[in-house]
Amino acid sequence: MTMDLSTCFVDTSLSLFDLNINPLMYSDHLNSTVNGTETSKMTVSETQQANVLVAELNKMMEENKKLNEMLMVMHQNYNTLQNHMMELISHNKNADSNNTSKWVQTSKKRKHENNEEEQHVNNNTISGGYAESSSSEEGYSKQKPNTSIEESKIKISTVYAKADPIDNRLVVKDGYQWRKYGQKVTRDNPSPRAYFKCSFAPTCPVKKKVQRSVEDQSVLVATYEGEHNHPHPSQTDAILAGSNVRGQANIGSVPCSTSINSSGPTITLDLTQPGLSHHQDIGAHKSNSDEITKSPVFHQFLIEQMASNLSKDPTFKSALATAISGRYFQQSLGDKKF
DNA sequence: CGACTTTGACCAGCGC
DNA sequence: GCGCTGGTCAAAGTCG
Repeated sequence: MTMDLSTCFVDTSLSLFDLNINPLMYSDHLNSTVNGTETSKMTVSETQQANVLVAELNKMMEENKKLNEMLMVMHQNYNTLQNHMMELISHNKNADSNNTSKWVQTSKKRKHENNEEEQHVNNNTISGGYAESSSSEEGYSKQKPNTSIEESKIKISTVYAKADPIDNRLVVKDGYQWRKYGQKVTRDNPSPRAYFKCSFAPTCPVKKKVQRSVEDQSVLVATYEGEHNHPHPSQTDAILAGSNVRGQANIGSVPCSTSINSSGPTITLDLTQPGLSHHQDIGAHKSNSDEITKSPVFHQFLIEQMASNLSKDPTFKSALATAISGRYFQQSLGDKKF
């Protein structure tokens, strides 16, 4: 997939022109009003008022300049974040293509198991402490072999996780809740194999086997069987938490948060959310994130968030008020001329 | 007291 | 049919 940065670019520039203010014209007009022929007709108090207005204009210009700088910083942060996301996606893409060759056939049939172990050893390399392979096994069922199409499509995936060799617990933290229902010492591995069932949902059919690697005791091999029929626990938490959190917004499925800090307002794409981070479905999410950033909803969201943050900024409010009053002042002066 | 873990017993598939 | 093995069950134990 390709992430077209240009399509994600949101023009946040806020020039004086956008505010319907022409500072030069406005300034010239004021200068001519103060210094020109009309000066002789002005009273002292009017001159003072004009000076105050000029000072306010300068202040407004400075604030507009600051606003532009803030928007520049925001835009830079946005681009930096996008580049970072691109790097992560391309990295995962490479890892994904490597893992494609790691999809293995597993079976409870013992005659196939040796092959499975060999494939694991030969094909899977542990990088970064975490790797995964998976497959949809055909004809997998101990009790009723080749009798059910559904059973034949049970998804098998293998996850490798780094673990402390001293730590005897066969625990692979994946966010789900597991209940251990058995432990066995297998023939070809001195380390015991632990059997887990997903306990988050009573009807969830997913099982997990965890065993230390024969070659490297510091590596835990977790084999998942089946697919969860419920959302990820952390995802459920996020749903329960809702979008009432101040300073955060969740329009549709766009995982974003916004904030204003000393360096200016920033918009944060929360890539840590499970929906976007789970590497197992990274392929789907890559296209999702692409669609999200290209979607009009996303652009609308960004615009709304920027507007929201700017409206919360008292500096911006005062600048806007000054600009509007200046506009009216300019218009009224023009009306007097004609 | 409920949830979870431990562990020995049991079951079923496979090879001989 | 028998033994071996992996997978599952369930009672007992443990923990918060």
